Amino acid sequence: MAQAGTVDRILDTAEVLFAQKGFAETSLRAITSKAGVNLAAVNYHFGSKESLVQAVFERFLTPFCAALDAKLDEMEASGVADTPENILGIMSRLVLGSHPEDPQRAAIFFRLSGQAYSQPQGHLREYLHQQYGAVFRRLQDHMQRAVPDVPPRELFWRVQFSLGATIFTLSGLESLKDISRNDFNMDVTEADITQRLLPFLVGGIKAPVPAV
Amino acid sequence: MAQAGTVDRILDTAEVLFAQKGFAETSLRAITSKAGVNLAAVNYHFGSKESLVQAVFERFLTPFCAALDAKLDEMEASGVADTPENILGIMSRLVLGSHPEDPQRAAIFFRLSGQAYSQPQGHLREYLHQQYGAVFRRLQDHMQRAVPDVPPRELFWRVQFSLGATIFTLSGLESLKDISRNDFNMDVTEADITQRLLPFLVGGIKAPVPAV
DNA sequence: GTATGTTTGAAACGTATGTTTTGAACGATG
DNA sequence: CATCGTTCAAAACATACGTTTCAAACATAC
Repeated sequence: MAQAGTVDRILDTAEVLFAQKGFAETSLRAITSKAGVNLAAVNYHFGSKESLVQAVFERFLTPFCAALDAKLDEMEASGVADTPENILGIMSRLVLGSHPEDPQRAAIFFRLSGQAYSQPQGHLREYLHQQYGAVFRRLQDHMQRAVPDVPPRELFWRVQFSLGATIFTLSGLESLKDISRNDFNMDVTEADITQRLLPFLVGGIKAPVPAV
Repeated sequence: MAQAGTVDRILDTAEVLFAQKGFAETSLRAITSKAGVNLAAVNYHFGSKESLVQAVFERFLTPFCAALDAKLDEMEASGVADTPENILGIMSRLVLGSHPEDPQRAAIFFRLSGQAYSQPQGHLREYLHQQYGAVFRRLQDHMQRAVPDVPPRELFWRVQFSLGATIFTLSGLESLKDISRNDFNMDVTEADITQRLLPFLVGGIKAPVPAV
């Protein structure tokens, strides 16, 4: 990343700043000055700030979803049974291991996702769902086979709940780290959290469906 | 709310707009013009925009936490057993029933909470934790008594996960409603979600703790 | 009724933002 | 070498923002 092209320098910097401060709170000047490029470069290469936001997400999610697709192929080919543990394990290993050279990258990923999801008017959320909905549905299908007793529409919501617990927790990890350090004298890492998260999610997804 | 004082008109309007569009994306001019008050009124009555944000949260959370405290008193007095179902039930009834005259109010509550939590630098998050941490700890103590087999530090995270699943889902309910309508031809309400959410959270909180 | 403290109204201030413009520098192509 | 499309740099542009100012309106107490 030392002397990458202007476009990549912008994306690298924007990614970090967006995750740190949010979209609206990050000015193009902050990005370009930190990236060492001219202010006009953003509008020249991306057209607008909003397009830059989308570009940041695409650069993140496209390889991630491709890797997830590959892992699911692999899983189907190897004939491993669909269980919540397996499916969620694939996801967590993918997130935590996708950039081993840069452990902070996973944190950025979640903070960005949290930003996108909490973005109120939600145009980014819809864009992501439309762009990457296929992988999401595939994941959901596998999960359905893992817990056939849970009705599909019930499972849809449980997957959403899982997404929420994950993104929400890991996107606000900085504050939570402090709290847990104060209240429990306990230092935690992303890997610790996911290790604790998995049983929670499995328990929730497998929970008995209450009679209507 | 027809002819309330300036302060309340500002709070009412800011609350809705903050929930709809976020803090940074909502200008004081948007608030004051929609509220029918002068632009300077915000700085006059609240000092700054940031103080207005805090005031909006205080008006929301102070009565809510007081009500929650009262419900917990009531629960302790009546000698009802501490179970995850009971504790979460109290919370959900409190949220959904706190403003029966205005059902949208619960949605606003969650969207605001989501905004506060996903606020990157998290100064609001810390403020809320510091301001209302006591009630939170009390809730956590009850939950601990409900699931004594879960170690406290493990439970801390499970409560966070639960918070995440709840706030995340209900704060982005608009988009999710559309998706669920398209994919499942299913209309949902806040009450539907909480009804589905409770078993999920209970399952997660009661999940077996994996051996280290 | 006058005086005092509080609230409102309209306008302006200073600043930061996203975007556009204009030309120069560069690199490949003919 | 000239030319053309691409990239970069500096400056300016227009606008929107939070905040401040100051006088008018208002209410309240003496």
